[in-house]
Amino acid sequence: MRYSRAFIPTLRETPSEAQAISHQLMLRAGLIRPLAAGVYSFLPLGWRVMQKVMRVIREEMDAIGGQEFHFPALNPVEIWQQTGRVDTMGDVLFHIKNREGLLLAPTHEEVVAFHARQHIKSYKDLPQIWYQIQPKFRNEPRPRFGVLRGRQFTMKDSYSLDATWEGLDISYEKHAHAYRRIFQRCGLRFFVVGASSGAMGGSLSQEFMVESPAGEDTCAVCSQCDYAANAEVARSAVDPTPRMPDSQPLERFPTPGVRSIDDLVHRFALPEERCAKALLYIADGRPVMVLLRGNDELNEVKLQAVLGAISLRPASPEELRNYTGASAGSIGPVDLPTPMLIVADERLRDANELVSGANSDGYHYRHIDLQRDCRIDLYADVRTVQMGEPCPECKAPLRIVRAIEVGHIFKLGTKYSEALGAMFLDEHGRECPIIMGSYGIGVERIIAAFIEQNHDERGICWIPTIAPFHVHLVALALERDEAVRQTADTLYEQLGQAGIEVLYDDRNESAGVKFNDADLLGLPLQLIVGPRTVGSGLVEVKERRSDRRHYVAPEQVVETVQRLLAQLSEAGCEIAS
RNA sequence: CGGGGCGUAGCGCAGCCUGGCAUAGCGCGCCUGGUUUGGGACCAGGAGGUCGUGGGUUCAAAUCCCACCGCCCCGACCA
Repeated sequence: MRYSRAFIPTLRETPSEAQAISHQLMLRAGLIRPLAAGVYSFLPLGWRVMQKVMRVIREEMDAIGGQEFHFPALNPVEIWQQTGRVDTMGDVLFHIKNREGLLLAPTHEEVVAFHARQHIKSYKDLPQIWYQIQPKFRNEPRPRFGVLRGRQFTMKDSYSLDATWEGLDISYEKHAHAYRRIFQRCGLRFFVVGASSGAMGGSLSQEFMVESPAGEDTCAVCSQCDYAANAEVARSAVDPTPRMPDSQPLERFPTPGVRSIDDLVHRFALPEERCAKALLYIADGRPVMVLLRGNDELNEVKLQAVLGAISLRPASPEELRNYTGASAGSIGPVDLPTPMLIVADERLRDANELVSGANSDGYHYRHIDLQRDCRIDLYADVRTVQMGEPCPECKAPLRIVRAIEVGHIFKLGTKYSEALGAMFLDEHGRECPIIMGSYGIGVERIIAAFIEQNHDERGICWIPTIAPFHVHLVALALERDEAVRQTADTLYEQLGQAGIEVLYDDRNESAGVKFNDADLLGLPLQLIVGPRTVGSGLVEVKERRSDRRHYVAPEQVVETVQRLLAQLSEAGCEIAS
């Protein structure tokens, strides 16, 4: 491609709306342009990257026996009602206004189950892996960070259909393997975490995460072993609260003005680990008290999972007063005026000699014994893991990092097949629901995550696998130096014939402009042809990432470029693994 | 949805507080001509704007007021 004919609108300045580095660079390098909030056009350069990434995905999906489909984005509302997701997904679903009964699909479990119901009749038809790469529509309340969270985005979604749970395990493992290869080949440094299945339902799910400050997920990652988990499910080996040999008699004492555990600790010289913080939540309309140690933080996702609640929110100040008779800071598990479920964090299991609110403003109890003085309905891990806490596997300190979710794999089970009646006959002639898994990759997120991890102050640093072109041919002063023009034209021709994708900067621009654009676009190799080098019978090959430069005769360029691209491709895999 | 901010040329911004000085400026980019050319050149000339939209106040509105729309940020939410 000749740059002079190409539509590559680079920006010298960073657009003010862009916060994340990847967003800034995708705009500046002319990969994308915004069209509306959370909606982006891919320009030719960006679309080339998309296609390269999709090619990798197709190759790996095909390698595990996946068959590519193309499902419509327009879906009948009916099938979504049958699985209940019109309600559970709520506002996230885009509904069509001027045509009753259609919506824009945010994912395709329903459609897959629908077609499976039509044609999968026997265990002999199974297993199947169906996939597609297609736009998805989600009415995100707040799109963010460019293509990292958009209202329309491209997803590779695949669905496994199996006759047995063992079969599901195999399909799931195949996907885990394919995903590892995909992200590796795309040059991502990633880790895999156990995750919450959320409203998708199902038994097991794992997320493929790329560590980045632009990430919207928080993960606990072990600094030594390979333990990693989404904060929604992460554990740590923190000390439990030891039970004292004797429980002193329960004692109510005045604590005027105390609003927090810190107040208690400082004004009454109490050890933090003996303070029990009580929180009041409303789960599906009913009050639940949560007891945590000291300044431990509640993890609402964990609590919701433990309770199996559809909705969960903190109680309002009025509710707090109505249910406990006190305001925040003075509530506790002892002497609750309203009977309610009490959930205590595992860390407080059977503890005694605790201090907690007395459900009366300005008063607390001390010497609380959870076995003697109140009824704990449930002990569960509901706390948020903090930076530096010991790993549950190896006790090394955990790091808490932000991460971008680039892939998510779910063992769904029979939720969707049962709802839509996708049944088959097993070898005993029994009718059984198809066992499903679903597996997603955010294609744009791969690109954004890659840029987050592979850039410097000058621009992007692509690897050959997903670079929009392989080589940036920079010809300097070609308008007035015929030797340069001829050398560059010839090299462009030869490289093209060798199957190497070249972006040929044949513009009549100054050297500085060309170099800066080349570094911004970040193609893996730059081939610099200028009067200086051509005069001495050489051309310069520059590796973008390392800035390493090689000077070779024009006849050796094709071979040199091929060798360096191969090296860089391998290096890309090493970076990733 | 709650809180905050912004909307002036393709991009980045100033002007608004305290209305008139105004034919709405500046830098970058763009067009023409010339000089330049190994890290974002220089000179000269030029094009480009319903100041987000609608309403109101006023002799007079980019500027003050109201409503709406759009965008960004923090939070809530996020299969």
